[in-house]
Order: sequence, then C-alpha cells, then structure tokens
Amino acid sequence: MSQSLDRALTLVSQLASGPKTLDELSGVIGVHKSTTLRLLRTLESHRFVQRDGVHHYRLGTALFDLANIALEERDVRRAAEPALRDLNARLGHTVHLASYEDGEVIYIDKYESRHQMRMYSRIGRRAPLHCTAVAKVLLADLPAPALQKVLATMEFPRLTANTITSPAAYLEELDRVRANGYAVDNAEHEDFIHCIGAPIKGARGEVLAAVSMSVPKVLLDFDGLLAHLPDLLATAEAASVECGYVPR
Amino acid sequence: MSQSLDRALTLVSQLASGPKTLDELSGVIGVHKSTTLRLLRTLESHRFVQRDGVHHYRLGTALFDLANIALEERDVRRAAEPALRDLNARLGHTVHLASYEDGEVIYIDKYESRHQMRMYSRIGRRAPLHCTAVAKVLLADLPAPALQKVLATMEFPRLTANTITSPAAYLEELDRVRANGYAVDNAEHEDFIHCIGAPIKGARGEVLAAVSMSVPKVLLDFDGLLAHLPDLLATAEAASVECGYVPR
DNA sequence: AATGGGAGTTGCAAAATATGCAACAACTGA
DNA sequence: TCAGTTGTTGCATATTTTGCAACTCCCATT
Repeated sequence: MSQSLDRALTLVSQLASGPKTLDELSGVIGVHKSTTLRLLRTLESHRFVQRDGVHHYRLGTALFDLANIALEERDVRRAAEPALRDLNARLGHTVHLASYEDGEVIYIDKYESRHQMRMYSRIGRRAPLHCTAVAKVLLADLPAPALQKVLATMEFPRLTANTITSPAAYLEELDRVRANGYAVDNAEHEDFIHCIGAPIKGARGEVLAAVSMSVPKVLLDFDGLLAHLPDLLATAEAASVECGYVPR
Repeated sequence: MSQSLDRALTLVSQLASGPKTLDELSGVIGVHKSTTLRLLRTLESHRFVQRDGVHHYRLGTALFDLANIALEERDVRRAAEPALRDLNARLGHTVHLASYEDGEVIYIDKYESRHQMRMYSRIGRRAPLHCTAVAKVLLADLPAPALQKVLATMEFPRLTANTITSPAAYLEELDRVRANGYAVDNAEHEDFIHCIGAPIKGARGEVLAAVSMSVPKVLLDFDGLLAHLPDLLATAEAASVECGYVPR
C-alpha cells in the first residue's frame, strides 16, 4: 500500500461530501497542511480536484472524463443500445441497463420515459441491491460463494411498504427470479414505480448485464406491466444476441 | 508536487484508453513493476481501478460515484431542472445544460428528444469550444484576459462544412452572441443538427451556465428553429430566476 | 487606514516511505 | 511436463515525503 496515494485518494473521496478548505482536508487525513497542499496541487494538476473560490476545493472535471470513458469501455452497453433504444421508442417507458461490478450494481445506460417523471436512477449510480429488478437479476446469477459474500455485507433498509427486509426473503425472491427468468420490483424501491428486469447474456450464457423497464403505477397497474414482459424478454434476447449469445 | 501520486494518477489516466497489463502500465510511468503493483493495489482499494480478468486493469466504479456527486454539487443544475424539463416536455427536443469549468465546457444535464436520435453529447462530456452553442454562450461571457488565455490553446478542427475554423471568425461570432443575447450552432458540430443556446444568470448577472435546444435539420429548418427562440429565452430566464437573478 | 485573524504558501533538514532487486508463484499453451 | 509470461513478495537502499516555522495574502473590524 502506498501511504501518500492512500491519503490523496481519501481527500478526493472526502470532497464527495462537498467543497472543503485546506485545514478541513488536513484534519481528515491527519497530516500538516503543507503536506495536504502538496497533495492537492498534484490532484489539481490532473484535474481530479479544482479550486472553488479562494478557500475551497471541490471535485474536478477529470472525473467526468474518466467516468464517461469507464462507461463506454463496457462493451455490453454499446452492444445493447439498439435493442434498448427500440424498446423505449415503442413503449415510451424508462429503460435501464445495469451491470455487476465488484459487489455493486451500476446503471450503465438509461433511456428516459416519454412521460415526465423523476426517478432515483442515473447513469453511473449504484442500484440498491435488495429492491431493484436489475440487481435481483444480476445477483441471481452469481455463484453461491460470491452471493454469500455479498449477502454478508448487504443491508436491507425498508424504503416502501413492499421492500424486502430480510436475507431469507431475499434468497427466496432470487429463487423466483431464477425460476421465472425475470425479476420484478413491485414498488419496493420507490413506491410510485414498478419495474420488470431480465438478463442479457454473453457467448457462454453468462449474465453480462440486466435490462429493466420501469413504469409509474398511475400509468399501468401491475398486470398491465406484466403484459409487457414478452417485449422485455425479447429485448433482452436481442441484446444478448448482439453480445454473442446463441439462443436455444 | 507529489511524485508517487503523480505516477498513480498517470496510471488512471492511461487506463482511459482501455484495459492494460501490469507490464504495460510499468512502461508508462517508468518504474519497476513491483512499484506499479503497489500503486495499483492502493488505487484498487479505493475503487479507482479494478481487475479485468486476471491480467488486465481497468477504470473502477469509484469514478461513477465521484462523477455523479461532482455533477450534483453543481447547484445550477438543480435550480435549472424544472425550467429545462418543462421546455423539453413542451417542445419534445433535446435540451442541454452546460457549465464552464477551468477552460472547459461540460454538459451537466440533458433531456432527451421525443424523437429517436443519437447525438455526441452526454452528461459529463466536454462540449467542443469552437462549434457548440453552449460553449459560445459561456465563452462570450468570459473577461477578455481569460478569453485570450482560452483562445491561446484552443483548436478549431473542421467538423462540418459550417464549422468556424479560425480564432478571428470565432471572436466575431462571440460578438454576435453578446449582441443577440443567444448563440447558434448552425450545423457546425454535427451536420444533421442545429441548435440555439442562451445564458443562465446568477444573482449578480454573471453567467452560471448555458441552456441549449438541439433539433435535427430534417424536423425543423433553421427559421423553424429560430421561431423557438422566445421559448428558449423564457426558459433561460426562468432558470436564471431560480438562481437568484433579478430580471430588469 | 491600520490591524488582527484566518487561510494559503514556502524552503529545507529530518523522518519516513517508496523503490528496485532477485527470486518465487501461478497460469497457460505447446 | 516444461517453458515462457505475468503477477507477487521481503527487505536493504535510495529517494521522497513530511513537518516546521515563518511568511504572504486577504478580509473584516475598528
């Protein structure tokens, strides 16, 4: 481990909670302010950090560049785009693409609803593991040891009346996902939206990503949502084929 | 300057051009592979970097988190959202929000067109300075010394038949932006799209960000686009008011 | 206008870490 | 099974990082 680097990256993470002064940042990493300044100067030269007025530092624009590049590096995103865009155009609802990365589920693409609505999800954000359709799809495909490892640190905060709040109930839900070949979010994450999700597979049948379609309850009831399941599964299969999957 | 940190951040930047092996990364920063490994281990522990298979490293998910947070830190984005969302809903065309940061113009929000279309712009990406409406709006408001500084390093690659390709012509264009109170991209960036942009101002009249509306030429000709100028200017003013601007 | 306090900045000697080396481990293809 | 490639490790040495004390700059108060 590189101590100097560790300190610098801690500074960057600390700036995630808002702009801070040199003294504040020194306090966080426990070194002299002249040392902190030297680290900030280097971070600034790489644009990870920038001055915000005279006294504050904040996160810099290199993060945008790198985050965009990190997204575009994910081949499944490019391969899935035509199918997902088409689903969004035909049905007019929000479509997400998410992938599993190191114990987290990240939204890597999103096509906005034709109807004006605000959702939690944004490209680059993590999806909560316990209550989103995409996360259920992705965790359902993990090998048992990896799934146990994730569950060991997973939390189950109740976000709506329907949220799954125990590991046991969650494992049962993942069994249903495996049996059905798709997942649902029955207003478990945000109480005005429900959602269906399906896996996008690769050449060897492994799950590369998950696609989901989210609809406000006022526009479509749950049965109406499920009526779109064939569309979603067809979209997932079309995207899978683009990723090298050979259907049976 | 912190040499160790500088090397580590160079590694991160290098991974922007695709996954790389330990040896490749050592070659880039000119240190022994055991040193490179130690730097990568620290980057990995902060999730700036992750393993991609057994032999490659690639950009990690912390970049998504930080980029999202960096975006949401920008108050103008939150303040402008209602006005921009409304413009997008009423007219159905792509609406962008961009801000000026350290010599660059960054898209910080985007509302997709009702019509299926693919554009260069993405949230977090830089807008080319010489040929986008948002960049013209933002550069037109810079004090002369800062503008000269930007122009000193600015490039003018021809992207379409209409692209401005010289500093002199660009300065004339900025004069027009100042006189008109709005900017146009007359298919200068992407030859199938034109675009109008306007400033969003703060409490002291300073330009905080730029809003733009982009339309494919096949949907609306240039006169048709200009007919929407009152809508765009009204949106920019509504957003400005949310940012503390007091109209005259 | 002067002053004091807060925050940023600097040069350098001392303290501490980063570094490279050489050997080893693991994996893969022939 | 073996060779080559790539990742990994412990430790002595080389080099950088660090803290100090003083300085500069800016802003608010008197």
